[in-house]
Amino acid sequence: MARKQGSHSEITGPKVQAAALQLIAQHGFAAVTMRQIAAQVGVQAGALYNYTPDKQSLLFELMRTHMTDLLAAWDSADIQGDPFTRLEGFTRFHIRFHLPRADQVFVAYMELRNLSPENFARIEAMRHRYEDALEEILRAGEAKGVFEMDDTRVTTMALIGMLTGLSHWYRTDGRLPTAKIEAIYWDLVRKAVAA
Amino acid sequence: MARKQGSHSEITGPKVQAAALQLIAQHGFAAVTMRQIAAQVGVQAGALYNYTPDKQSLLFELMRTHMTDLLAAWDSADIQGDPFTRLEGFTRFHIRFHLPRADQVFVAYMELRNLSPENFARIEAMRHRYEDALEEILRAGEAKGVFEMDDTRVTTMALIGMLTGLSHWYRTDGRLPTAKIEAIYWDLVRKAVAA
DNA sequence: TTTGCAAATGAACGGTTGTTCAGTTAGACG
DNA sequence: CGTCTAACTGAACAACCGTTCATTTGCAAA
Repeated sequence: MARKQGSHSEITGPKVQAAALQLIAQHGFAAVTMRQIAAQVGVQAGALYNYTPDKQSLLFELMRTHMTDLLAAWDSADIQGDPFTRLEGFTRFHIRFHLPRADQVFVAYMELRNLSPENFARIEAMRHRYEDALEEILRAGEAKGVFEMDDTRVTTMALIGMLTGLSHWYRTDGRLPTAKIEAIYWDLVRKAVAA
Repeated sequence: MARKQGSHSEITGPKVQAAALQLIAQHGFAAVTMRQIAAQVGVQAGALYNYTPDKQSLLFELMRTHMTDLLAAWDSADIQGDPFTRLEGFTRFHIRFHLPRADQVFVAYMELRNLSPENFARIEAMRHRYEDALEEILRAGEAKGVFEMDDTRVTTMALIGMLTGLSHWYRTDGRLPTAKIEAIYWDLVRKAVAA
C-alpha cells in the first residue's frame, strides 16, 4: 500500500509538524521517537524522511517557525505611541501571542539544549531581537522619566521571565479568561517599572 | 578489578547523584544514558544499580532532594515580621537559594514530564507548599492594606515565575553579583504589589 | 488506457539502550 | 593469615533507536 486516497504532500507535511510539536511538548525531544511521530500522523517511520532530512532538523524547524511567527506578529502589531502605551502594547501582545501556543512555547524554551550549536545560535539571535524590543521601550520610558528602574537589562529579563512563566501554568480551561490575565499582568508590569 | 582503594558506598553514592544532576541539566533526562553517568563517576554502568533501582528513580530522587532542601531551608530561614518585611525576606531567600543551584532548578522545572504520575504528584505537592508560603504573605499584606493586587493567586504565580526565570539566564560569572540582583528584583517585587 | 512519478511501505541496517547477573576483587574483621 | 562480603566488573540480553532503500501503490496527465 502507498499513497492513500487524498493523501498529498501538502497535507502530510503539516501533519508531521503538528504531531512532532505535540509529542515533543509532552514528552521531550529525546524521549520522542520517529516511529511515535509517524504513528500519530498515520504513516510509517520511513515516510517522515520525505519531510525532514533528520530528527534534529524537525526540532529546529519547529523552533524556527515559532520564532519567525513571533517576530512577524510583533512587527505587524506595529505598536506605537509613548513608552507607557507601548509597554502596555508589548505586555498584551506577548500574552495574546503566547497563551494559545502553549506547546510551541514549551518546546522553544525547553529544547534549546537539543539543538546543534549553530542552530542554537540562530534561535538565540531571534529571541534576542524580541527581548531588545522590550528593552528599547523601557529605555525610552526611562529617558522620558515615566519609568524608573535599577538596571534596564535585568528588568527586561525579569519582565520577560514573568510573562513567559505564565505559559507554564496557565490553562485555557481555567478560572480566568485571557483578557483578565492580560489585565492582571499589565497591572504588575506597569507598577513594577513606574517612576 | 573491583572496589578500588578508598572507594565506598558513602563516596560513590553522592558521586552518582552529582554526575546525574550535572548531565541531566546539560542534556536532558532522556538524552542521558546510564553509561554516560557511570563514566563520569568512573565506574561501569552496572555498578549504578547499587545506588538506584532504575533510571526513573534516579531522576525522582534528584527532584525530591531539591524540593526537600528548599522547603527545609525556607522553614529554617524563619522569616518573620510584618508582611512587607516577610515579602522582602521571601524574595531574597528565593534568589539566594536558587542562584547557586542552577542545575537543580533546571532539572526540577524541566523534567517534570519525565516523572511517573505518582512521582509527579509528590513533587508538585511540595512545590505547591512553597508557592503557598508566598501567597500567604501577599494575603496578609492585602489584609493590612500594605499590598494591593488584582488577583492574589495569579500574582503569586507571576512573582514566582519572575524569580525562577532568573535562574534560566543568570550566570554567576556575569556582570552583576548576587547581592545586586537581589536588590533589583526586590525593587521590582516591592513596586509590583505596592498599595 | 497507458504511462510517469510523487508518496508511502516494510524490511533491514548497525548501533545503542536500560537492566541483569555470575564472577572478581579488595578491604575489614576475627 | 584466612575468611567474609560489599563493591564493582564485564559480558550478555532483548528491545528499540534513527535512518536507508528497493519496492509498491494510486493519482494525474497524455
